[in-house]
Formats: sequence, structure tokens, C-alpha cells
Amino acid sequence: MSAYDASGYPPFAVTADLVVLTIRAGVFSVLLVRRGGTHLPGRWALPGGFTQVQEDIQDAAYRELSEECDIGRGDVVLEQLRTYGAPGRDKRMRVVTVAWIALGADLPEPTAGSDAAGARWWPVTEALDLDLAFDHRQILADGVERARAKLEYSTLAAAFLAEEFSIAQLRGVYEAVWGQRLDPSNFHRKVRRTSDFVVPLGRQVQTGPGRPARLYRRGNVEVLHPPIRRES
Amino acid sequence: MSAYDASGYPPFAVTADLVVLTIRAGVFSVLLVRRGGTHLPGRWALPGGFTQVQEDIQDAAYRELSEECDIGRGDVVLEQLRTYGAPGRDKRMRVVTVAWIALGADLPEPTAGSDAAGARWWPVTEALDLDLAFDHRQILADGVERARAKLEYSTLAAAFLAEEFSIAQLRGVYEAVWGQRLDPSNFHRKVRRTSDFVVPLGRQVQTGPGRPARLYRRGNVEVLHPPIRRES
DNA sequence: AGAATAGTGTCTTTCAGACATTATGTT
DNA sequence: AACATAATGTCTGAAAGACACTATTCT
Repeated sequence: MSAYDASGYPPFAVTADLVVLTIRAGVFSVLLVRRGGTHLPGRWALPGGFTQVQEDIQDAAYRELSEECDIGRGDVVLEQLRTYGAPGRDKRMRVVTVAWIALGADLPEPTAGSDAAGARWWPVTEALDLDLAFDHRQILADGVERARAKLEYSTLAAAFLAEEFSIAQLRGVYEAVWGQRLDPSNFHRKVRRTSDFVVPLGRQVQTGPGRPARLYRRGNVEVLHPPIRRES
Repeated sequence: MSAYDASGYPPFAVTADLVVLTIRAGVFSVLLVRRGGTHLPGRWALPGGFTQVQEDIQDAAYRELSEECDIGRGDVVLEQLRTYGAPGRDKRMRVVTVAWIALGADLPEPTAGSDAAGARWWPVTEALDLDLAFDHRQILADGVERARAKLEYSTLAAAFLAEEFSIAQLRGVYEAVWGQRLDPSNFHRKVRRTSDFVVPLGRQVQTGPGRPARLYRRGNVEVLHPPIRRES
């Protein structure tokens, strides 16, 4: 590769930016970092950074997750969102960023990376109103909408939960992400009748008052036919 | 921008590759170009090329459409597919490509660009079996699946038709893209009952034997609630 | 007249939404 | 006992699939 004359094409920087989503105490939340350094210091932004020359773009996303968020590969479901490459989106140079969404359960409090002056979880509704750096407000909005849409026609909601969960917890994911109440009995029937959406484990768990809930794990189905709809 | 020290980040080439889809004589078709030059000459590939330094990535896609395919902005619906950036996907250098799907009606026979030794429309089913250059086989497969999926829950099918069309022609789009017969009467009812999917023009057209078909134009709805499903 | 295509109507099944009812725990 | 939550059952309306039937043209 180094033998090839690189002068024949315009050079770009390629970055990976991450919309890291989880549910904390029933609140749909996103991880933001406060920028350090000299450019846009103090502004909140999505975690991310430069892709290395020999690095797969998805590996770059996983590496930034690890370095900036202390989150491992097994802790999240990572999915490419889209690529943002308007010429002026970074004033310093021409940067094209590949954005990803990362969904996880019980994600830890972040440890600020070397480039970031701080990091914390924000409720998504609040984060959408922030004046984020670069075009990160748009990326965040797109990522949130992608997550909301995918709950409709996929079984992705389980990515927000630990290995074992109850159907009420699964419903809680939908309610947190959509900001909307769902009928418990209809939701229960819908999930159980969708073949291999969840697999019963035969055990129960008691969280508060009321009948104990049965535990399930994810099934192998990834597409919901028919979907669960928003906005009744 | 030129004042910034570019040595601090790894340089990438960014390209735009296009999955250009249309329906020709009832056959779901994709535009491929035969590579010229010195690298992989003679291999079929998706049309595309380098993004310029001052150019928006979507503008690059439109420019390649114009240069390599002689297709204007108004002739297609362009949508970002995803970005492919494995380190070894181009042996010459590190290239990240932003892939797009372009859907159009009655697209013209291609005029080969300067880089291409030839260009032609291929039936999608045949193109999927070709040994395309780079990772274009995967990009093509992803683009075709995206188009097929979007017909289900969006009104995108009309992008394959001219301004005025009959419901039978719209059904023909679904049948060509999905490779599957649909019941004419149920399809007709479904389309007409979806508010503002199509707008009647009050005129008719006679194509062959049989009752003349009423003409419609696209409505303003973009999302189908509920969707039209594949695989009965 | 017969064939071909466009469009409407009907019946059945499936499933979502609303909500009543039962089951099983806590306080 | 009162309450809270989980899970099941019932009723109704919307909509899809199958298909009969009508409408309008061409050969």
C-alpha cells in the first residue's frame, strides 16, 4: 500500500462517532463527552475519534467505545447508522465520519478518555436540546430515531436488557425508548405469540409487590412479523 | 483548511459507489460498468469515483451519476446505503466508500465515462451472480435488499415510475423488485385505502386489451401504515 | 362473442386494542 | 385483608388473503 502514489487522490480524515444508548432507571439515555483540547473546548459531543490506517471502520468504533466509554464488544449491539460528510462540518479539515449506534444494558458510568474533559449519561430528551459540537445534534437525532424505528420491526429491544429479563422489563424498554405507555396484557400476548422472540427459562423473579414475573432470554428471531406499532 | 497541519491524522481516500436501480421492460435491473485502466481491467463494477476535497459526499454521488451514467438529479431518488471500509477492500490504498442507492424510471442507456470501458444494464438476479470488483457484490446485495425492504413500509415504489402511472404499473414494480406475484384486486384495494399514497388524476390510459386503467400521481405520504408484506 | 385487463364486493382469518378476570406475591 | 403486579381470556374492529363478480376495452 505504501508503494502506491497517494498524491493522486484527495486526502480525508475518517472518524467514528458513536450514539451510545442505554436505559438507566427507566430513562432512555445517551452518553456524551465534554470536549477538551483546543477546538470547541467545553462543548458536549458524541464520543468518537479517528480511524487508523490499518483499522476496519467497525473496529475503530469498538476501539473508541473501549477507550472513551470503557465498554467492551460483548456489552453492546453495534450497528452502522450513516455517514456524514458535509465539507464544513469540521472547520479544521475535511472529516468524514461514520456514525454508529451502540445499544447496551446496564452500561457503566463512563471514564473520561484522554481527549475528553468529562463524560456522563444524559436523558435523550434533554440531550436532543443541547447545542452539541459539529453536526452531532443531527447525528444524535438520527440515531435516536433509528433506535425507535427498529424496536417496531425487530427484536432489538432485548439489546437493552441483561441476559435474563421479564416481559414487563421488555415492555419497559419500549416505553422508555418511545416515551409512551403500552398495554401490559396486549404486549405480553404479542411477545409470547411471536415465535422465538423470547425463550422461557422456567424461573421467576420477584422485584416488588405483585405476582412474580417469569424470566426469559432472547430467542433467535431478529425480525418481527408483524411489527409492534408506535402511536396508538 | 490548508493552514491546518494534515500530518496529524491518517489520510484516506473517500469514494462514492452507486447501486443504480430501475425497471426495464418489467425486469428489475442494475447499472454496472466495466473497468478500464490498469487495476482490475475488464471486471464489472458499480459506477462510482473519488469524492473531491470541497465536495459534499452526496454531491459526489450525484456527480458520478451524471458523469458515468448520464443521469440527472431530477431523474432519481438517491438514498445513502451504508459505508464500506475494510482495510483490504482496495489493494492499492486505503479507500472508504460511501454507497448509495439510486432509483429511477425509464433511465437511459448508459454512456461510458472516461474511466469505464463500457456500461450496461443487468437484470439484478444475474448481476448478483457476477464476480464484481472489490466488495461490490456485497454492496449490490445490500442495496437490492434495501430497495426490497423499503417497498414494504414506504411509498418508494413510485420512484420507479414516471410522473403518471396506473395502479397496475405500481403493482408491476412490486412484482419486479420482489420477484413475486401479487393479487391484483387486493393490491388495488390496499393502495387506494392508504390515504394519499396515490392521487387520482381523473384520466385513463389504454395500453393493450382490457379495461383502460385510471392514472394517478404520487401522493405526499412516504410511510406505509400498515406495510405491504412480502412472501405470502 | 371471446379474451384480457381494471376495478369492486364478499367471506374468512388473523391480529391489534380495550378491558375484564384470574393468579400470586407483598405489606 | 388490601393492594400491586403478572398473566390469561374475551370481545370488537381493522385489515389481509382468497376469490367471485362486474366493467370496459380489443381482436
